[in-house]
Amino acid sequence: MAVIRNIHVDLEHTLESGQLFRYFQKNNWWYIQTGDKVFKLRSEKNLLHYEGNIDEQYLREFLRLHDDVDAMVKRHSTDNRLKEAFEKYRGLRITRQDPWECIVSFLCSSASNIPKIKMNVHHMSKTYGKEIVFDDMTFYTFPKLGVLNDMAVLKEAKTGFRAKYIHATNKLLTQQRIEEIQKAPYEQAKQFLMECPGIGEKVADCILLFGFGKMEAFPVDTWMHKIMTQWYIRKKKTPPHKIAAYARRKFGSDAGYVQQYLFYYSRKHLQ
DNA sequence: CTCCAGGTGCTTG
DNA sequence: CAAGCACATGGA
Repeated sequence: MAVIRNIHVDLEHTLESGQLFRYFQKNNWWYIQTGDKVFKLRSEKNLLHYEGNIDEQYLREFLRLHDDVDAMVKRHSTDNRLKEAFEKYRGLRITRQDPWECIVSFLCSSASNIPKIKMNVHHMSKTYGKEIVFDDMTFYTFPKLGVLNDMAVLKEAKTGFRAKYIHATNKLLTQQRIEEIQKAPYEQAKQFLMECPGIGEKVADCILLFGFGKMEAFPVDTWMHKIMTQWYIRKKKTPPHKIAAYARRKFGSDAGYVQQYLFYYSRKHLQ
């Protein structure tokens, strides 16, 4: 077992805030999977314990420990409601996940819910993934790009009308294209992603934020729409892309974090 | 049984 | 442009 010192992370807020879908809690540990990684984390005071097929550098990138969240909170200290969300969920981190798993996960997300998305990605992993035994439990890696090419299996995973999107995106994308998206600036990366069927503006923003580390992404779903039209924009019928554009102007490269804290706050406190 | 869920794509005014 | 609707499916 290994440890990172002098860092405060709230794993519950981080994992339960709808960023990723393969994790569970057991014996005071949070078990997490993304791509072909399997590891467990435990946070106590300012220590972060970890174990699995990762090293410290990977974990620092996964939890984006290089981001100065305290400085970001200070930048918005005059925004009382935002300040409340930041304080309430201190320690919530944006995660940096496997891009392809992130793409498929959020392709599954449209008009769905978190428990069901979990079920979808678990099923795909169990069908196609490589087995890994860790702590006497069996885990499965996420199927690599190109593998999800059987409509029948995608249907079995209960992805419903999203099956055709996963199938087509799996066929369209290449590893090279994924690297191009990584290198491209936010706007162009978003355009590239939206060439894939099933990836609209909201899903693209989730993928850019959690899979590619583009921090100005600001996904606007029903919950974000609710809180943004309640707190910042009067007009209830403002379309999602206008809310997202407003937020990127207002929050800049903090937009991604602001979104995640507001999303979590909205789900916990708004109707 | 009806309604909704981290939307998207397509068709109409 | 904006508005309406189908799309699968599990859970409340």
